[in-house]
Amino acid sequence: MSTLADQIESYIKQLLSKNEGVVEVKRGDLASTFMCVPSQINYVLETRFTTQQGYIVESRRGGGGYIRIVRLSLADPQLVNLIKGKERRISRQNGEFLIKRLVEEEFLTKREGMIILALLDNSVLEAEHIDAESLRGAMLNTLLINLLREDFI
Amino acid sequence: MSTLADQIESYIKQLLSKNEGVVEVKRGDLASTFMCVPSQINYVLETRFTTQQGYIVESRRGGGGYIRIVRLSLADPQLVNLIKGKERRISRQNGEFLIKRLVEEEFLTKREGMIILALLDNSVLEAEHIDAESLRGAMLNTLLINLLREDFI
DNA sequence: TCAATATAGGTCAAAAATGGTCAAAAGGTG
DNA sequence: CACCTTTTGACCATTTTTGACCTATATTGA
Repeated sequence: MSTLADQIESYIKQLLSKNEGVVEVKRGDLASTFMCVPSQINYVLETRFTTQQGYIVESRRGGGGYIRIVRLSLADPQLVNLIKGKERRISRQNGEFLIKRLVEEEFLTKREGMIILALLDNSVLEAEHIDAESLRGAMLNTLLINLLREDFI
Repeated sequence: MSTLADQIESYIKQLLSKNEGVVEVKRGDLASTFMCVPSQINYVLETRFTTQQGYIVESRRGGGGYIRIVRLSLADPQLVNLIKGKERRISRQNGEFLIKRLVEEEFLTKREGMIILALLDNSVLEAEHIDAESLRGAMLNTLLINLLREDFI
């Protein structure tokens, strides 16, 4: 029950785990492995390995070309800023990306992630004349500050 | 006599029983099974699987799309009553009481409680032009309903 | 050296695969 | 008949898959 894109995504994430967060592949090889067109690989990278999701993708064309995918470490204090962007505002999708990532990195349990998403994702946030993105940004900001406190259990 | 809608309803409920309260189907497949138009499925979901009736329905479009129906667990009358009794609008203090209570009753861990409070107590909620109490009430409502999901880990 | 060729990866838009919405038509019921 | 529920279908939105065409880099051989 998962699309090809999902399979490729988890394959890459598996490789990342095995290789301390850095993976270098040939687009063509990967496409062959999954018996798909090469541009499918780009689709996966564009939808699942964006900066907002905490990854850096670099590549080179020509002979000896490659695609390198780097998972930013959460220890890298830049990550949260990267995901949040310079803005204080945060879209629903980016909020979701951030929480999912924190779960993947085991900063939050799956349950905690679900709880946070339930609170943030509320369509009520979208309703009325409130600036949902600012609110979400502020809430996540407070949450992160709290989570990072030494004494936060 | 039972309408087509009734038959689809009981079919889904049967699946839910067989699958511990979670079912994922393709709308098109289900429609084929019952030889009806796909929108008939939506009709059934809208009239028989609402939150009020104890279900959550999630879906995704596009390739690999699906409809997921999750049954809420009404097994715990204490939690159910808490939800029923909850006010629509919730003050900051009452929100705090509610969360503390849920922690004491062990519906939530202490950490989960702290996370929720960090999100709810945020002074941003009190910003102008926002009906903080309604927002808090709505957020808590969504949270509590999610706590009832049978697939809530 | 340098042009030709081979070997990569990139872009973009169309097609395919799903599900959603809404209103009209059809069917029941008091 | 008046009213409510169910059934249908035309049209819309989202996500994934595919392919034709484009660009960049390395290698080769005059």
